[in-house]
Amino acid sequence: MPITIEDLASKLGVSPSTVSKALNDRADVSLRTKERVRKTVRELGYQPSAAARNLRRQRTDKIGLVVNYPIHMVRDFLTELIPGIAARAEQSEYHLILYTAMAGNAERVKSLCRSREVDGIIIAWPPRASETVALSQLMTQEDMPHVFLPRRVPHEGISFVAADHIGGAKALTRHLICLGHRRIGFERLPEVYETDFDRHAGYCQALAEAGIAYQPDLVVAADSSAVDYATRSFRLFSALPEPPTAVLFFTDPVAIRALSLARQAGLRVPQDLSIAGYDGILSSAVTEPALTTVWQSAAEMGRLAVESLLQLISGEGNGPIQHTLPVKLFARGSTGAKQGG
Amino acid sequence: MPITIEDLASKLGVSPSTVSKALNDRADVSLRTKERVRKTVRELGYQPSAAARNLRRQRTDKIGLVVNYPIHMVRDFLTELIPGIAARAEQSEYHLILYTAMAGNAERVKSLCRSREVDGIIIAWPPRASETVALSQLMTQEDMPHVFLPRRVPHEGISFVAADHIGGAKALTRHLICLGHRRIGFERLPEVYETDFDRHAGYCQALAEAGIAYQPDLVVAADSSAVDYATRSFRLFSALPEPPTAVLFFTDPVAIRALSLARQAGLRVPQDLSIAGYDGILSSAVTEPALTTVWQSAAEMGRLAVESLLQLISGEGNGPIQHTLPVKLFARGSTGAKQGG
DNA sequence: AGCGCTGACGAAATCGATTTCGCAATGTTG
DNA sequence: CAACATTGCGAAATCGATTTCGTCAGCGCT
Repeated sequence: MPITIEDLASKLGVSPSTVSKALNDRADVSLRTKERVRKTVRELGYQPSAAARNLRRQRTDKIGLVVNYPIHMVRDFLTELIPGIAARAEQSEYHLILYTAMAGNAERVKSLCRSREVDGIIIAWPPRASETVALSQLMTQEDMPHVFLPRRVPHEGISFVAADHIGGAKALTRHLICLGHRRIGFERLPEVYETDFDRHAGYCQALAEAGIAYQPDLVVAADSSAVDYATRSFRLFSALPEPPTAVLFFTDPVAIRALSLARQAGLRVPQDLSIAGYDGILSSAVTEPALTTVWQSAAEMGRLAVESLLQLISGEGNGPIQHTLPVKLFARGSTGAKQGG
Repeated sequence: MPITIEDLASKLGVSPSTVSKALNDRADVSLRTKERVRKTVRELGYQPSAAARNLRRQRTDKIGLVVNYPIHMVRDFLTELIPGIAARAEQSEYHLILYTAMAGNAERVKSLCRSREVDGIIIAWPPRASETVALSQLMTQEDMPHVFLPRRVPHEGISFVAADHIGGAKALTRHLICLGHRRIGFERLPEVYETDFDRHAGYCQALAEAGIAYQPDLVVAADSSAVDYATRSFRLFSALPEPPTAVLFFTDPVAIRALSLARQAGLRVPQDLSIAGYDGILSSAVTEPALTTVWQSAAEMGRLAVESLLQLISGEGNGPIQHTLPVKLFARGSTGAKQGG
C-alpha cells in the first residue's frame, strides 16, 4: 500500500531509474530533474522500502548488539552501554538491533551472520579466550565485522574495546596505600577472565611499587555460585588471624553488602575497615558512607565500539582495532586513613 | 558470497521453489524431499537472506522501540524495560530495533513507518495528549501497529500499557495516614501529563477516604527547569508556617536528595520527617534510611507491551489494547510513625 | 480405454529498490 | 562539416527469497 518508486516515477513522467539516481544524487541526472524529484518526494512523503534497498545494496545500515551474558548481572552496565551505542550509531544513520537470547551459542551467531540482517556485530562480554577466538574466526569467515566489549581479548587479531583494569585496580590499591594501609584484602573471581587477571595484576603492581610484600592469604577467591557470596567473602577476610584493614571487593554490589555486614559486625567504616568496590554503579554514591570505587564509562565504550565497527565495515582501517580506556577513581567515604598501629 | 537458495537447490537437484516450500513446511512437498532438504540445510548451514525474505513477505519480524524522551532522565526505567521487551520479543522470534534519536519528531516516525523496517512500534513516553493522538493517527494511517508506554493515553482508541499511578499514590498516602500523619506534603509536576494527574488523584482519594481535608498549600509544583529543583521543593515544604510531617516526592532521586537536605537541616528521618519517593529505582534500597517508594515493573510492562503489539500485528484482537498494571508499595525506613501531637 | 483426481514438482512472476549499459540528443573540436 | 564527447535518460538485469499456477505422472474408477 505504501508508495513505491514506481508511483513516484509515473507521477513525474520519468523512469524509476531516474528517480533512484536523483535521490542518490548521481551525476547523470540533471539538476532540474533532481529538484523536481526531491520536491515530489517531499510532497508525497516517499520513503524507500528498507527491504528492497537492503536486498539490492547488500547492506542494512544496522548493527547488532549481542548480549552474551545473563542480563540481570550486567544491568547497570547495559543501562549506559545501550544508549551510548544507539546514539553513536544513529549519528551515522545506523540503527541498533538487540540480541539478548543467544548467550554463548555460536550456532546462532552464525545464523545471524548468514542472514545478513546486520552489517556488523558488537559482542558484549566475550566468553573465555578460546571460545572467543573461535567465535571471532567464525565471524571473520562469514565476513562479518565485529568488536568485543568490555573485556580485552588476549589475541592480537581481534578487535575490542575494554577498560583499563590493571590501571583501575592499581589506582584503588595505591589510594589505600596512601591512606596508610598495608594489609589490603583483595577479592578475586575464580573464573579465568582477563578482567580478573588484570585487576589482580594491578593490585600486585601497586603493592610492589610500594614495597609491600604480596600475601596470598589476603587474596580471597569469591564463590560466585554461592547464594550470598558477599557474606562468604566478607567472613573469609574477617576470619583471618590478622584481618586486613582495607578490602577491595570485586564489584560494587558486593562492597555495598559488605558495608552492612561490617556494621552488623560492629565495625565502623572507614575507621575500623576501609571498603572499596568496583564499577561505579549509581547506587555506590548514595550509600552511607558513600563507596569508594572505580568507574568505567560504559557509554564511552559503546561509542568507541561503534566507531571501531564502522571503520571495520567501511574497510578503512586495516587489521583489528583495539582500545583500552582509562578508568576513573572515585575516592569516597568508605575508605579512610588507617587507624592506630 | 553466502549460500543462496539457488545453490542449495542445484546441489539437491531440485528447484528453488521446492527448497523454499520444504523449509516452510508446505503440504505440496513430499516427506522424503523435505528430509533431504533439511539435511542439506543443516550440513551447509544455510540461512535465508533476511532482506530477500522481508521484501517478499512484506514483514520483518522486528519491532521498533522509539524512546521519545531524553534518555538520561529515564535510564533506570529503560534498564528494565529494554531487556523486558527484547526477551519477550525474542520468544516469538522477533527482534528489537532501537530508535533513540527521534524524540518528538513526527516526521521521522512517519519515515520509519513507510520504510517498513519494523512490523510494529512501541513508543516509550507519549508526548502530551493532543500530540499523542496525532502521532497515533499518523501511524494508524500508515497501517503500523503501535503501543504507548508507560503512561496511559486518555483516548479510548489508543493502545497503551501503563502503571496504576492512582493506586500507587493512594497506597503511599494511605501508608502515611496509617502511620498517623495528617499533614502530608505532595510534590507534583507542573507539566500536564496523565502521570501527574493520576498521582494527584490517588493522593486526594486517600485523603478523602480518611476524612482528611485537602490542603492546597501542602501541594507543591516542582520546577523541573531549575538546576536543583529538589532543593527548591524541599525548601518550599519546610518554609510553610506549619510544615508537613511527611512528604511524597515525585521521584526517587528527588526524595534521595531530600534525605540529605533533611539531615543538613537537622531533621531526623523518619522521626521528624517521613520521606517517600516514587519509581523504586535500585538506589532507593541502599540509602540510609532506605527509601519508602512505589515500584512499577518496567520489565513486566515491556513484556505486556510486546504481547499487545504482537496481537495488533497478527490482527487477532479487534480494537485497541489497554493495560494498567498494579504497582507495589515498598514501605521502608524513611517513613515512620508521626511523633508527638 | 477414458476420465478425473491427487500428489509432487518446477517455471515464472513478484516484492521494490539499485545499477549497468545502451542510446539519443546535444555540444565540442579540428 | 564530419568526427567525437558529453549529458541525461530509460530499458532491463539484478538482489534472493516466496508464491502462484501449470504440468505431468500415477492412481482409481467405471
